[in-house]
Amino acid sequence: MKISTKGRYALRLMLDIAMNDTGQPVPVKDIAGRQDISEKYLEQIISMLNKAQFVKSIRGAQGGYLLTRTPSEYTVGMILRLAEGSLAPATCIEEGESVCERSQSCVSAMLWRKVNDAVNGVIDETTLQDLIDWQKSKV
Amino acid sequence: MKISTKGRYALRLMLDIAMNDTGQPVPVKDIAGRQDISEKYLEQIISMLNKAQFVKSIRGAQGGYLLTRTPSEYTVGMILRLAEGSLAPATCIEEGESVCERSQSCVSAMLWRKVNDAVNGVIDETTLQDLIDWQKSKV
DNA sequence: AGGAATGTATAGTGAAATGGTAGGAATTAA
DNA sequence: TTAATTCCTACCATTTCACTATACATTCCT
Repeated sequence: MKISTKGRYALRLMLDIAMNDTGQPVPVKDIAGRQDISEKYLEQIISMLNKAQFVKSIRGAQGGYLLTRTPSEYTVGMILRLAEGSLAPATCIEEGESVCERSQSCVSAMLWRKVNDAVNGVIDETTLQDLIDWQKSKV
Repeated sequence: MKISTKGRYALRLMLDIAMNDTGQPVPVKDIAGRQDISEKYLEQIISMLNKAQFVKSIRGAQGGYLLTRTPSEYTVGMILRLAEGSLAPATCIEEGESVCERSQSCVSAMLWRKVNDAVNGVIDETTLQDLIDWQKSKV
């Protein structure tokens, strides 16, 4: 039931860019330094966020990345699902999946749906801006 | 974020024994047949449940397994945690783990705690008996 | 007594996912 | 032109997953 580093790093990455936004592009190197994550690995993760247009890139010297939207427009769920794929606890309740023919009457599936709803309730209601606010109220 | 077959099978197994309880021990073979799961793999899983005394075994011919308690005394959380270990979405919020020194002020950790609470809210409040009741009201 | 039906224990295995590293080409500001 | 940066692809070691296999121990039934 773990969220992998890919998802967790993607979230920290987005949060880092959001909190270090000065209008100038934020280079991966800086993020890697602050977050203590391998630069090369972060490159792969941010390239995914770039392709999904969650960030935009500025190439060349003095380049880096910027968010494409305001922090309140990203839910945590959007970011995690992009990095991790579906977060459903079992494949049988995933959209489009109907491998299990007894899915409708299956009480296990009922349980997984409840778990899924509970998780979504948190991650789809929490935005990057919320994380920023939490952070600020902590210091 | 998936729950592995080990956890899912453990749950189906317990539910199967509970629903096929006639007072006589239920053999693994029967469960494997009904649930369409490899007998050998189920053996490994049930042996874990046996060691934890969630079931008791009767050896030899006419042997099998029986629950040690009534279905309402098992929460889904107990079973899943035994099979899967911790269900926390990140290791940094697990009991006893404090690898991450900034854990207290870390907003990611705050988020993982909320997700964790949401999941626990479901699995620790649902018992085997609830699953049986759901099943019965479905047919 | 003997054999079939069961549980017990441990080791092996192929495929996939995880969590990275490495190298270098392309682009651009200074 | 050079240094800083993104972009792209390949590679790799380790772990986890989901079983399979093998051998053995125990007990019931006839």
